[in-house]
Amino acid sequence: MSFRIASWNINSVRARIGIVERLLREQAPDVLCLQETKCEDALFPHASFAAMGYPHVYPAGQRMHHGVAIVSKVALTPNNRFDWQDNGEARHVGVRLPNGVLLENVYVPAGGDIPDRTVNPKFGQKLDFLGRMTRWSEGLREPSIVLGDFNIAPLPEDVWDHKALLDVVSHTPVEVETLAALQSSHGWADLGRLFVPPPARLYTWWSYRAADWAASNRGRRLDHVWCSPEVRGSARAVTTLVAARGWEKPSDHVPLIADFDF
DNA sequence: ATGGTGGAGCGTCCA
Repeated sequence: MSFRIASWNINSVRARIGIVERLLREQAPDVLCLQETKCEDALFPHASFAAMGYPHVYPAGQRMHHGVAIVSKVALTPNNRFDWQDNGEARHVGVRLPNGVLLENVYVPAGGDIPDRTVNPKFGQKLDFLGRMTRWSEGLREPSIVLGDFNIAPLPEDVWDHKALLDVVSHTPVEVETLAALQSSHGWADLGRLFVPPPARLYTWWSYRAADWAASNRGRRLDHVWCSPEVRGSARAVTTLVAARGWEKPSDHVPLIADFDF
């Protein structure tokens, strides 16, 4: 058996329902985890997903900003909605898969522009979010997958220019250290890098502000799929669907697709 | 040099 889980920061699920349908048609994941849905739950386009064979929707949205959702071919068990931001923002939804594995869909805050919590509270919130995730992770006792937009590119090979981005939020040493503490708190396996180890470059995001994203290729690996030690042996492949950055009216993130043998 | 783009929804905020 093969179980396919996709993760995608969609930057408005309503504005981009067309390319969501394209992903479902072409990649046929069993489960799709979305971030930045940008709509409250009552406005989530359930009918579009049902028509594509995904009638099971577990949204955690809010008006205008942020928002996550899990959609699925088969029924899942709602499990939790953590507020790791501690301010009510919709940035997490968790379910239990049919095989019992927990799936946690996370949208880590971007953190603003200035990497200093004394002048930019959003940067502190980002680090504190990861701190709360770490305390959750330390107490976790069940096989789990945690994935989504982590808004941090941890490795030098996860950005187009390591030195140029050391002071840029998403690649600063304190963010990388904080993410490493989260990863080591439960022995999380970084599946993206399990299948595409350094020194290969690997990106999941390209800014809208480039004249030609493909030509300049100034990408960052902000999206991640991690699994707990019990699940690692079931992982078969992880794909970053780079071509989706060139689809019509694209998201600035591309889908991550993980295949498991369960 | 402090840009550049995009979505939500009508001010700017968020990314």
